Formats: sequence, structure tokens, C-alpha cells
Amino acid sequence: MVLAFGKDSATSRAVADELKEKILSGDYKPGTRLVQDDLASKFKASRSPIREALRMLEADGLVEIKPHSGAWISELNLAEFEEMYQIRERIEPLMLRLSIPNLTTKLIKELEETLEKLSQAKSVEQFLKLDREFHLLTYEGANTTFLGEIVQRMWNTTQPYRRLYSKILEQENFNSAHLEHTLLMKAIKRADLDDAERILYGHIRRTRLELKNNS
Amino acid sequence: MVLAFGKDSATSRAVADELKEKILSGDYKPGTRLVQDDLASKFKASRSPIREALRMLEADGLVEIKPHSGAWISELNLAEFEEMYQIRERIEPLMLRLSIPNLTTKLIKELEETLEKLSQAKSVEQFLKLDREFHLLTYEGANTTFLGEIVQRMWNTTQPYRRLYSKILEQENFNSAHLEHTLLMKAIKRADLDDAERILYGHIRRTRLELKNNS
DNA sequence: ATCCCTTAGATTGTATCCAATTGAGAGGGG
DNA sequence: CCCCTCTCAATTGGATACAATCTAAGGGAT
Repeated sequence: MVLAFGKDSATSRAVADELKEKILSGDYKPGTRLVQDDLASKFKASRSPIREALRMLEADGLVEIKPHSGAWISELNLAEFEEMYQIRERIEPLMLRLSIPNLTTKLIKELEETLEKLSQAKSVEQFLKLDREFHLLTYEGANTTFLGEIVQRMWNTTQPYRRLYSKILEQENFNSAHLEHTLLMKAIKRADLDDAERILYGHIRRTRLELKNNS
Repeated sequence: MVLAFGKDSATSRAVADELKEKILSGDYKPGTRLVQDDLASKFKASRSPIREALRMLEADGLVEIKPHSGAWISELNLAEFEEMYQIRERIEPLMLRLSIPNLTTKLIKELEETLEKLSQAKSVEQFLKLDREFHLLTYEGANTTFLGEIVQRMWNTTQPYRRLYSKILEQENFNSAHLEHTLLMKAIKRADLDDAERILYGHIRRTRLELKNNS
């Protein structure tokens, strides 16, 4: 999964990237309205590139545009959040399968380091960041055109909510997550595709169900 | 899956819809360059809505935009086509599972009629149209926000290629497809979620593999 | 008091103009 | 003969001006 870094130099792309950053970091919260004029003056650009940026973010699932009305940062209700997890359950194991055969020793080393840091994470914020890093790293070997985009989109849109819902989840959840991560790491190291798929499927599924039961 | 028909009345949307239609029907072929000025005069509008329309189509996966260079109708190589089918294998069974419990008797009747027509399809063109209709109908009960969009996008982007590659596939393939469709119909009627999932998975997978082997 | 209609202000959508970038071809040097 | 650079036409990107539409506040009728 190439983390598609365009050498665009187009301002529309720059605006989109910065907005994306702000949304993912929780700086801009779901439900916030995005007024084109405000953004234009904020970014010292005209409304044309702003509009393009909004369209791009819409494609990323981060923003919703209602004709003649405006743009809002996407909001997910619990049902939609669950749907996203159901989709992830199905496609991320596939992505992992496509990735594992191409993981370099360098990447595997990075994975292990990330896992180590993850096991010692102190804050929720830190856990979320490292968890994301770990999982996306496991997909780095997948040489895909579309799947990576879809997966990334899922992570993007659910990001602000992982933060929100993580307060619902008990300490017990983080313990399970750690065990699953460790198992996943082992399966990856011995290139056991079926096992890796199954563990990841269970990992995502369990999280989804715990969320459902605790809220 | 609501076939999202906006009452937009925005020309950008109208342009996007018409272009989409032309691409899906095979009127505009993959690889074709789309020049903004030409489209503008063709649709008797300025370039602004055209650009927005292109962004929308980009989000639908139908068009690729290269900064400062232009927009082209998306092209798929065989590997990408395969990737799409692999994704479909994973998510369409899920979509079907979510749909079946909500299928009304009216929808099931429609399905049976479509299947009947499908079994008597004379031309490849007719087969493709009815096949699409049949499968998308089976998803009609799924009350999803994102999954439907993804599935539809998959069908859209691969559409011109189904036409192209269908020449590769033997008569034998169409026979198998018919049997699988019939089995699928039965599983749906008795609301057997697991069986329906498995049949659909096999259906998509077999097609993918036959394509791979015959080209 | 509640509902509906009107209206003014804000905001988005579209057109047009100008600037920036690309890439194809001509011309000169190795 | 190849390749490199430069130039220019074509095309896209961005800024500004104007039109269409939505939204919310206020007044009048029931």
C-alpha cells in the first residue's frame, strides 16, 4: 500500500491534506460545518481550490456535501460505525493476505518495534496512534490499487470515533487486543496466511461486538 | 441499497450523471481523454461545473485526474480487474447477508422474473445487463450507508471490462453462472444466509479464476 | 400561541478572466 | 544521428464577479 503522496503542488491538494490532518487529529470535530468563504480566507486562497478540496475529502469519506446547502464533517452513528467494522472484517484480512508475502525484513523489524511500543502505551491517545501505525504497517506489502484506498478510507472515517468509543471499552479490551496483536505478529513472521487472516478477522470482530455490548 | 437519486438540480450533478451513463454503456471507452473545454461546450456550461463533475466521477472510480495534465476515463489492466473481483468476493457476500432478511415478497418476485429473463438471454449485451440487474436486486434489502456505495463502485468500474472479457469466457462459463444463480435464488428464498454467502463467494471466485486461466 | 408566508442576508453554484503548468516540436550542440 | 534545451500553443489551475438557492427571522392570519 503506497501511501500515495502526490507531488501535486496543487493548492487544492494541500488544502485537502491539511483539512484531513485536522479532522483525523480530532482538531475539527464531526458535525462541524465547513463554510467555503471561511476556509478560503483561512488558507489564503480563493473558493475554487477549496471546493475541489472538499470534493476530494468527500471521496475520502471525511466530508459530506449537500447541494446548495454546505459541507459538514462526516458524522457516524453507532450503526454506521458498526457497518464500517463489518466491512473491515471482510477486507482487511484479504489485504493482509496480499501483503504478507511481500513484507521485507526491514518492515518486519519495524512492525516488532511498533508492537513493543504499543504494549507499553500509557495514554489512550498513544494507543490509538500506535495501533493504527501497526495495522497499516502490516498492509505495507500489499501491492494494490483499490483495496488500500478503501482500507485507508475506513480507518480515516472511523478515527475520530475510535477515540470517542475507546472510553466505553474496558481495560479488558486492551488486554485482548495486545494478545491478538502478538498472535498476529507471530503468524506474519511465519507467513501463515490463513492463520493471519483468521486472527485479524477475530480481532476486528471482537472489538465490534464489545462496542455493541457496552453501549 | 437506495440508488441515491439526488434531486440536486445542480448542473455539475447532471453532467456527472450523463458522463457516467456514457461510460458505463461503453459509449465512452476507457483511456479516452476528457478535455474540460470540450465537455463544457458539449454540455453548454462553463468549466466550473465540469470540473466538479470530473471530481465526482473520480470519486466513483470512473475517471482519473492527473494534476495540470488532464482527466482520463479509468483503465483497468487484468491485475486490477482481478483485484476488484477479489474485493467483491469478500464484501458482496456480506452485503447479501445484510440484505436477505429485508427482502420483500415483491422484490423476490422481481428477482425470479429477472432470473427467468436471464436464463433466456440471447446476446452477451443482454446477459450483462440482466446479470447486473439480478445481483444488484439481491442487495436491495441491505440498509447500508457505505457498503452499497463500494459495491456499486466496483460494478461501475468493472462494467466496460465485463463486456470486453466476456469474449474470453466460454459458453461453459455462462452455463455455470446460470446454475449458480439458480442455487443463489433458492438460498435467498429460504433465507439461508450462510449458504447464500458461500454460493455468491464461489460464483464470483469462479469467474475470476476462469478469467485468469483463459487469458 | 402556533402555523404559514414573506423577505433579507448569507452561502453556495456558475461564468469568465487571467496565471501557471505541461508537453510536443523546432533548433542547435555534441 | 542522437540528445538536450528552449519556446510556444494548448490545457488545466486559481481568482473574481455575478446569479441561484437556501435558511432563518419576523409579521400576519387563524
